[in-house]
Amino acid sequence: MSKSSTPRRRRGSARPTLTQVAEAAGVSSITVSRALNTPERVNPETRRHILATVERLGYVPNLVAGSLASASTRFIAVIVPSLANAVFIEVIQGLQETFEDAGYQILLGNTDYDLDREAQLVRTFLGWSCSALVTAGLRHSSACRSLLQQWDHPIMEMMELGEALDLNVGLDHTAAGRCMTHHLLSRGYRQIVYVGARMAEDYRAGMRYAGHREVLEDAELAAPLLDLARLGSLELGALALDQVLATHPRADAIHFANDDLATGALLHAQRLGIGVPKDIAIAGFNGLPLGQQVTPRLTTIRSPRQRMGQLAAEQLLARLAGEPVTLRQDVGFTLLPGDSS
Amino acid sequence: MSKSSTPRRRRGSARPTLTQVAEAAGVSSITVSRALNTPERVNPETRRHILATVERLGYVPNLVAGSLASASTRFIAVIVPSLANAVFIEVIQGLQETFEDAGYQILLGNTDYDLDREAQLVRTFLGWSCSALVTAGLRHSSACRSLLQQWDHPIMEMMELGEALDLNVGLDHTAAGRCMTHHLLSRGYRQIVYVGARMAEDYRAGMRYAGHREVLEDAELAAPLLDLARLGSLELGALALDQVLATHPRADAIHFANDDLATGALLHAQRLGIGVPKDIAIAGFNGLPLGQQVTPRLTTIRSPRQRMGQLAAEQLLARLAGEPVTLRQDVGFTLLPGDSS
DNA sequence: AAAAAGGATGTTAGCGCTAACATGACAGCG
DNA sequence: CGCTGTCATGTTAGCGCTAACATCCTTTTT
Repeated sequence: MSKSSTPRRRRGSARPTLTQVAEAAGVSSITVSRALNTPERVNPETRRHILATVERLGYVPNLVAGSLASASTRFIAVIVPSLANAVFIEVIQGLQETFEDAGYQILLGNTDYDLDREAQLVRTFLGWSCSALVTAGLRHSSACRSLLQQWDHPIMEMMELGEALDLNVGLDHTAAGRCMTHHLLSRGYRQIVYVGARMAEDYRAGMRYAGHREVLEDAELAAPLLDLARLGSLELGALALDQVLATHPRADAIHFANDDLATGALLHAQRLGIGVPKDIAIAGFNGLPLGQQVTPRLTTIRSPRQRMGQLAAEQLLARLAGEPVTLRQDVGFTLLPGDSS
Repeated sequence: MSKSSTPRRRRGSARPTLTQVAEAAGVSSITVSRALNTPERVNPETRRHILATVERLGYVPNLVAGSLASASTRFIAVIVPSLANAVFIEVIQGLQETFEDAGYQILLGNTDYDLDREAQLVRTFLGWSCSALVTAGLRHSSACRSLLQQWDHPIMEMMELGEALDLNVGLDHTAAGRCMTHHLLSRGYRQIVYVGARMAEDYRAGMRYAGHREVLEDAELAAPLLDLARLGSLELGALALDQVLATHPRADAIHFANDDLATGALLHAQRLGIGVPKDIAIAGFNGLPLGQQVTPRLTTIRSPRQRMGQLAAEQLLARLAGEPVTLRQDVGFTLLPGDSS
């Protein structure tokens, strides 16, 4: 009949809690909390004693509990469309370095170029009360967009420039496309095929194509397009070269959507004994180290990827610190004329 | 004099809570919780009504609170030494795919080959009550080791095989080193230089060197070593070739610690007009696509990286589901004899 | 010497959710 | 017709921590 003999216990983990540390140290729990989080607000002697007790008990703070109480997780959500692309890896590296030094933890999400998946990831990340969110690109599903609009934390949209929700760091892909095609025209090429991969999803490649086409139309030239159904890679670049040779025998240049494809084609041309740029010129985009090591050196456009990640992180940290920030930042690009064009 | 007129409010965020959804739907909060987490335990009609209310209010569950209450986060901590190396990226991809499908979120940590940083990351990740932890390698600082030993969740140590704390998926790097050097000997090379990068930290490259040296010592040959001070890359491989040619003019083969270095050297040889393998043979390790696209095709050893990540994730999921698992799993490796040796 | 200011520590009340137990309604059954 | 079982829902009590306010004591100021 006893009601309260066993007062309903939860399965507490074996790990010591703040309160236990406080008891062992003979202080109140808030003092332990302060000793760990704002040490300057605790008497040095008390602090030493508390830290020794923490050490002795092997106390590891429960960050979940702390986050709930303080309504803040030092998480930064980072959403990218792919991990298979070196570009995003370098951006992540730039973000990670800067954020880790500032004591933030990155939550990585991969959409695989699917906007619904992005919305799903955003939901999850909002649920974790992230301090800020970084995402690649300005295009989102409407569900995703409305979630983000209601959110009251900094948002950074990266890679491209335009109408952003909040902060924006990137470059002008249409201009990059124009730039490369101007270059190819100046070298005398006239039959230029543009080759992309999954361009409906990798729409930034599509923007570069738009710039490319614009320039060719101004010159009253055709702008044939080959859009491959798989994700860009070296192997796919080789395949693309075969396909272009078969379908556009008179092509004198190929403008690839990225360096992976371009380098794949270049190496394949080497295997086939096709002269680059004598028989056909090849150009890429990104400025990956690989393209600069092959012979002939790849003509490409360098995008400051790691810098973009760093800058994004710095802007967000400034915003989180309440400092004023530039909303839109153009990181630009550089034409790297190689020997493949 | 009124004490309770303003009963001490916390800054609640504007977002609706479970309780508010429950009130709006006219049920208790636990019913809303169940409708979202274990829908089959709620009457279909009630559930529909609750989900509509959730939608209407734009409710996003606070996962931090849920995790505190349930003492579980569905986080998987993943610790790698570097993001600059394609190998770890592929492993992460393998992990991510499998875990994301199972509803887990990856917490990524980068040690930059620093064991103290690893220990620090482990502390943080334990603080987040991760469901499991994955780390690259079997070597840890003693602080890290003791933290992990006390931890009562699954731990996966990847990449190499040996005395593990818990689960272990990887391959035998010493054997891989032996395998490649056997191959080079069988092709007739006798003056083989081994080239690694930061081998004190990338000690798995050191293990491959150990296997390499073992084989050469059995054949009563010298095993000269060049250990570069920077992280492996294509550029560094080119530099390494120069250095080997200068310091070991009689070398007839170079056994590189990885494909990046090897391919960099191979492409550089091409620029210098040095014949591969006529003047000098080149071998790598990893089996990256790049090495298979260059001419001559790179002789290398393929490690099943993505598979390793997948397998690690599968083993951990099985363990988390309480199923029995194999503690140590050898994923093996395959010699890919190319035309560079 | 009283008032004001500041430093160190404590008390209290949650943060938003879920585990564990409790309740009530109804079906099946000998 | 009471017993047991099952389903749907509710009540209660935290999870482990920190924000906000309170207290006490020491210094500084005038």
